[in-house]
Amino acid sequence: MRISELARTAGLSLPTVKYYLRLGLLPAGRAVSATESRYGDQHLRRLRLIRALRDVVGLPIDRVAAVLSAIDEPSDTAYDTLGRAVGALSTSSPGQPGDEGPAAGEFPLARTAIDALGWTYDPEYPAVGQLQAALAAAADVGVPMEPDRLATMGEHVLAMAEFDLSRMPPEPDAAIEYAVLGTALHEPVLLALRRLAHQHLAARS
Amino acid sequence: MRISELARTAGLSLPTVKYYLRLGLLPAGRAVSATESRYGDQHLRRLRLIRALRDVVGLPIDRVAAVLSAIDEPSDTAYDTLGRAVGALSTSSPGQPGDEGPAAGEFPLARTAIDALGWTYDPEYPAVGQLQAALAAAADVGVPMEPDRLATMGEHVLAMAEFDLSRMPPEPDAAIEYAVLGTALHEPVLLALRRLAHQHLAARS
DNA sequence: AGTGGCTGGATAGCGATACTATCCAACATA
DNA sequence: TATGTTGGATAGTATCGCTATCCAGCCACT
Repeated sequence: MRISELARTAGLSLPTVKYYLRLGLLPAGRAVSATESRYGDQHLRRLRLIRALRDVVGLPIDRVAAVLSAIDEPSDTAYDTLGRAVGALSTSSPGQPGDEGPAAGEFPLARTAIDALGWTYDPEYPAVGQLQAALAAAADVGVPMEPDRLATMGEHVLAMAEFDLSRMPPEPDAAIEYAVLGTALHEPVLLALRRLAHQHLAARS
Repeated sequence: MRISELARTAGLSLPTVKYYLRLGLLPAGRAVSATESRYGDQHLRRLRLIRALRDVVGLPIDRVAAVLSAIDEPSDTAYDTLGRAVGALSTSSPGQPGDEGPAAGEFPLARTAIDALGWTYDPEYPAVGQLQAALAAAADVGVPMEPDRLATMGEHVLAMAEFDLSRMPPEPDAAIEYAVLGTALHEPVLLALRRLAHQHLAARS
């Protein structure tokens, strides 16, 4: 498959595919001469992944690149790889001018919430910062997360997470990719379902 | 409160506040002379809301404007207002060149999923399109939503939605705002909790 | 009455993001 | 040999979300 066919099949313009190649999001094809390379199914899948992360999950290109490189080059430990990859998904950390915050203990709302749920509090994890920001914003604007609402949400989220974990493939490499893609691509599903559930309940009342 | 104090209190630059005024996101202050207006708490709250919708929920400015105007100018029926406001939150519908799709029956995956859950299928509702896109993307990329995963998610999401509904204020006006803000601002909380739950479970295994 | 600073209003510019367009010489294919 | 595509490079474009500048009016203070 030549590059123009790849682009056409993926529904992208040829310059766009070249752009992704240039950025390293898409690995180069198998060079067949100085002016021709061949691309395969893996490239097509890669393009679909890129577009899904961009269009459906809403990640900016550089975040997509970080996710892909985390998947491609596993770290020493699986835990570390996963942290790196999921960290790259963080949607809300442009960060203050300073640095990415090793300013631990700066997440009082998140800490309180996590303690109330009896979960593990680790300020290094980006989701803690996200939780803090989300809780603060909700409270600021007049729709705070009351303890019982938080408890309800926590209970159901934990149940869903247990399901996810039970489905994780046993092989470490596959598990990483599964975890990252599942984290990212099931989020829009979850949000859409929540809105539909609201709609469903509102309509029948 | 003058505009410069408003900007300082809200943590925004003065040109930014002027920009929001210009776009109509922030209502004009009470004019006190040709060159001075006064702003109150409502303006401060509005600015916080704008920033929360932008920074935490991640909406582009024009979507923020649509949400605010839906809240500000209720339609004839509350149902309609709510639909308009929540529709404005849709994160993934730049739409094809054609039009916004009255192409009903175009959401097979969503339809199957909603039928399996026994919920109400209404293709007019934007969340249906989102669900379709999300399911298609997940399947495309190799992490499909299997029926039992969908059933699990649906069950828990429905339980959370029931809690939300039980907490809705009785007065119609307040209910609209509550519903819109709750929909928007609790989403980031939900996502952060999901990631934390994964983290919590992964850490203890 | 004079001076400095802030105001509403308008317009222009800027930096980042995500492409898109153009050009080129080296080939491939017919 | 004619036509077309390729990899590679560079420059241009559109949009977004501000940001900067300018202006004349006006207020508060001296």
